[in-house]
Amino acid sequence: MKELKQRSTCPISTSLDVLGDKWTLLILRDMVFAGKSTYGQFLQSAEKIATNILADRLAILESQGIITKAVAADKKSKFTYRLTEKGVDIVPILVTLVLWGTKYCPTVVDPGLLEELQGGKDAAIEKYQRLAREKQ
Amino acid sequence: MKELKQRSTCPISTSLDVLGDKWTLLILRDMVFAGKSTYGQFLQSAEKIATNILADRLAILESQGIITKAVAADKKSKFTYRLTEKGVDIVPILVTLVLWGTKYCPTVVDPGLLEELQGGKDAAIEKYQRLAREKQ
DNA sequence: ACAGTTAACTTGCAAATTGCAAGTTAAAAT
DNA sequence: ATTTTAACTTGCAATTTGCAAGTTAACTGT
Repeated sequence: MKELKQRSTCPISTSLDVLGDKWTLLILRDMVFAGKSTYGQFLQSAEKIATNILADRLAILESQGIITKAVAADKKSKFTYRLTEKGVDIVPILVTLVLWGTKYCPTVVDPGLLEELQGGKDAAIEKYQRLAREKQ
Repeated sequence: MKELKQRSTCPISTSLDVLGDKWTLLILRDMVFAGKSTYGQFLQSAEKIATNILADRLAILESQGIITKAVAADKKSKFTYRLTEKGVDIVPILVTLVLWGTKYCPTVVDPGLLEELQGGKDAAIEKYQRLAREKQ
């Protein structure tokens, strides 16, 4: 029941009310580009998110209808997080951030993603959106 | 001389090291869509950014080469902030955020921007990029 | 020339958020 | 029956944010 306050009616401001921090989009990145889906997998990423922050952000993302939480197929004590359609529609934001980051900052892009981006931005967006939908 | 620490070599993470907060992209929004360019104009926006936060973010944006600061044409005590090419390349991120926000959240879009978006995402991006470049 | 105003910050401090380490709980594996 | 795995929760110090007030320099009007 995490509810956020809306600072204004501006769509950019309202988007940032949910996504505007250093961690939320990294969790979604892990889901979209690395196919991650569990709490433990998110903890393993290079940026080393703290456990309390991760739990907090997952709860917000779920309450905002961006991801769903379900018991995993193999274990009852394990949960699987997946993107909703609202979450799949964040893929364009992620791809746009990749393009800006690679153009202006010293970064290392995953070879697979780099190859996808050769085929153009829109093609890459569609590919990762389709991939995320298939995992539903 | 604000220097940020880079959490990883991932382009999304590195982009968020600079842009990942609730205020930075709102300042850029004001420059791109409202044509704002001064400290006083940024303070007037609906979200009511605090003066110290605004000064801090402007300094970071300048040190990161996203905006430039110059004495205004009319007054010596007034400064004009403008986008660099690195800043102009943030327009796609802003437009993508507008599209997601309008699709999934209760927001009100500026009529002018809405009209531009009718012509397609890419056309809107190009228009606002051109507009920002012209102000140089 | 002087007094008030405008513009851009800066400072101090309380409140909120983040980050780290350790602890808890339940289910699964050994 | 004991250990391990997975997902959190808790406590607390450190950092960041938000608010109000203060400062500085340049302009504006009289």
